[in-house]
Amino acid sequence: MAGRPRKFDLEAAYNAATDLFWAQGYEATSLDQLLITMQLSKSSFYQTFTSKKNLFEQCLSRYDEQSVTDMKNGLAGAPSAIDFIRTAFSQLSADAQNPSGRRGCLIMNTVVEFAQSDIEVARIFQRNLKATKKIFTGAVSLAQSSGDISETLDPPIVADFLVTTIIGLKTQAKAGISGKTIASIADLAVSSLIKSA
Amino acid sequence: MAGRPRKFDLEAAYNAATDLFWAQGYEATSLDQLLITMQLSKSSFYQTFTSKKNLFEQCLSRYDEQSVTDMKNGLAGAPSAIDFIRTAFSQLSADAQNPSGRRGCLIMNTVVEFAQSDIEVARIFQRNLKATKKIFTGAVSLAQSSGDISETLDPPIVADFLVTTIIGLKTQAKAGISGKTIASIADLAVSSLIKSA
DNA sequence: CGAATATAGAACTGATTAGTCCTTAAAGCA
DNA sequence: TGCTTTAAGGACTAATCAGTTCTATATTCG
Repeated sequence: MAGRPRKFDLEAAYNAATDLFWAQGYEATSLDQLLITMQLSKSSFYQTFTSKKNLFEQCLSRYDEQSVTDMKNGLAGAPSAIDFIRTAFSQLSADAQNPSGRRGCLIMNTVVEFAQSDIEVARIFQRNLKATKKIFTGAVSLAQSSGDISETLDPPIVADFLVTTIIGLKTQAKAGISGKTIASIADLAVSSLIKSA
Repeated sequence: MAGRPRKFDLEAAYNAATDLFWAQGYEATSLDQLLITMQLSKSSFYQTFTSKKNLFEQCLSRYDEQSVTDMKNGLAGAPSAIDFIRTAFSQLSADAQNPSGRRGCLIMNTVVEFAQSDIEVARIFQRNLKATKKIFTGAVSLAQSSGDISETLDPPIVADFLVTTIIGLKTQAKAGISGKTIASIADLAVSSLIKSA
């Protein structure tokens, strides 16, 4: 049946491609650059991934799934819901200190790059945004149960607000705003929701 | 001395180019598209603007100056500082309802497109961000004087926080989030700072 | 008139783009 | 041994890109 097995690591190839797209965007990443960092010949590339566009969409989907999984695990493994929220923000502050942390979010970057021109991209973004907000909504509800966030606030709205702040901070991190400034903004955003600072 | 005067409207040409860059980004905007929407021959284009890159940088600077001026006027003409802040957010909500309002901010888009690769772009963004935050810092101070925002909060931090929220909302608007959702997020963000809702 | 500048348009360059095709060799399984 | 698949590499296409050069015409001021 089967012929010669694939020699390269598919996972590693996807990760290398994702890193490149993440750092540079879709259009700014040339096929040649991809072949070099993925360590693939043109033949292998097209046989495996069909096209640059197709590879990109798969990278986007993988990134989407990975980030949602990471967040779920982060919430599940946190000491408390409010701790999960705080950690998410302090991670942003830490990320801003090194170049790879200033790449922003791949999906967010893609939305900005393709704006209204690509419906599929908008769809993926909406899906990721929805999943992210769902996780944060759950975290907010939990934090309300344990008395950390006022019961009078509506969890989905608070979740939307938190995600909005995260997006705003990630964008500013791309332009080189300091981790310290990010931390102080995050503190204000979180403390405004907290019962008894 | 002087020869034949310029036939086309320089201002209109800049505006047309800015609109195109704004909607599509720098790389995605081809010279041919620029010539068509600016209604210029290739000769006139290069004689006047030197290069695509140079035109773009001038568009960015003009946009920067214009947006800062608009904000200053907005604050000066507002009934009160808190009113200025509220209006800024309700404008975001209104913008999200039509396509041209979903283009985001040209400078923000450019930062995301060029990430770490272009120092000049990062410089312009930092300058615009600084000017914007300065205006909002002034507005927050005024709002504290008139008793709308708690005196215990630090104006520059609150300004940073407000700008962060605006950036986050503009990004989501690009992906098609509803004006209604934007309004509810904005309400929460502003009301969290307000004395006695 | 003449210098100076602007316009339009066509032809062209050189580089880069994504993607195809083909040949030769390697590696698995039946 | 055959069949199948992968791999590497080179040659090639067709399109697009920004930018240059040239000619011819138009318009202003001195």
